[in-house]
Amino acid sequence: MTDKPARPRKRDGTLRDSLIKVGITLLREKGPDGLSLRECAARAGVSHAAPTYHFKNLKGLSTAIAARAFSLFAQSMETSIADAPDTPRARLTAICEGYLAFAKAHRELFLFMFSGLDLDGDDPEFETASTRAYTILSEVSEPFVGPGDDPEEIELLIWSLAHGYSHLAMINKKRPRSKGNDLPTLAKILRHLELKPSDT
Amino acid sequence: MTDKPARPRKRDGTLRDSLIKVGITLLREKGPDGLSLRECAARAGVSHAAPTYHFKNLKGLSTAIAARAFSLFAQSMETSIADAPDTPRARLTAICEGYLAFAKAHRELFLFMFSGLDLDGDDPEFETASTRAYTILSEVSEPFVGPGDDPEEIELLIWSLAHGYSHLAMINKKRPRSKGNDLPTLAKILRHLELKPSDT
DNA sequence: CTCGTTAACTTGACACTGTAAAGTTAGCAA
DNA sequence: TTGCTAACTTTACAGTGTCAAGTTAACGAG
Repeated sequence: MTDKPARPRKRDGTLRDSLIKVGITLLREKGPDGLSLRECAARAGVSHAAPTYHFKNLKGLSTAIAARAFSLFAQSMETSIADAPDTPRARLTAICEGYLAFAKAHRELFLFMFSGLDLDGDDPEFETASTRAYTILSEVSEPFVGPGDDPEEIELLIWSLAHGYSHLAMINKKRPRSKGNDLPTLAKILRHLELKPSDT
Repeated sequence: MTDKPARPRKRDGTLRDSLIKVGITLLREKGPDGLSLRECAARAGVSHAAPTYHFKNLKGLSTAIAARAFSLFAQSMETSIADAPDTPRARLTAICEGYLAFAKAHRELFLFMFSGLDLDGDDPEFETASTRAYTILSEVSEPFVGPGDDPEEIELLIWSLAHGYSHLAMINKKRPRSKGNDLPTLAKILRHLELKPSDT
């Protein structure tokens, strides 16, 4: 998949992007250790060293993939918000659901971007994508910040809860859970939060 | 470090344990991708294939390390609880602090055990260690479960918050944060939880 | 139309990795 | 002493990241 010409690619300027896509599918297929410059190259139909021209490092490719992941991540939260009623509380649960939805839809990618392996934090694409995600969270939590409150406290509360729930859900593939025995939903858990305005 | 005899080791039955320890220091030194069967072997002073006798796989070694990590993790929460006043709320904040304390003290190990790379979930050591950790959480959150409540809902709320906060803290080594500008503390965030009994 | 330059690769090499198979050796029971 | 088995070692092979050097396509200048 994802090889458009089937003919030997000739400097059409799409290789970098193809490599990222191939890398993502590779990650999805073979897990966090399945990413490899050489196999990306092979699947993209180029020589084994071609990726190093575009990314220099495995770290470079990893960073590019993480950037793409953060972009999808932000996008997931944005569409969740767009579909929600325009009340603070509804928007709050919406981004949390968007957070979780992304994790479920792209488990390997989610684990990868939050795996703590060292990426090039100075990469501009990565920077803007992750900042975008954080900005969404910050805006949504803003109405819950009281007059004397530290905004970061509220942000971190919400972020921690959404992240913790999603991350734990992705890690525990175990635990049998026969039907009618599902994990408590994120929406239920969110109800325990004591937050300021219009809790509808 | 961690090589006791300096003489060539001769079937003294301690190799397996040494390899786990070396593996952990390797993880700490070189990050999540720094773990390698061959370097573990080299540092333990044995041939490169010796580890596969004890662990069979890299996955086997990884599982053994994760098991050790979960054991330390449970231990951290247990000592935190032991030092806390015997009220439900105090015990609650205690395990959360224990959770975070472990993450801070063993960042690489913490990220490793929650990295989502596939381990041998059927390994008995791993099973008991992780179950032990979960049991602690379950017991501490039990007093907050009301008569009609789902216990798992409360457990998951607390677990998510503690995990999310700790995990995010380990991942964001960035963000400048000059002094007086620290992240809100976990204790502050925990105050926003609306939970049943004696909130002292 | 040719020339030179440069971006976008390819080729080749090296050290390192996991893993499997076969060989060796230490210690112990009979 | 013999024989058996646990705990290794040796050898081998395919796959990996990374570097250095070679090649080729495209394109603007002359």
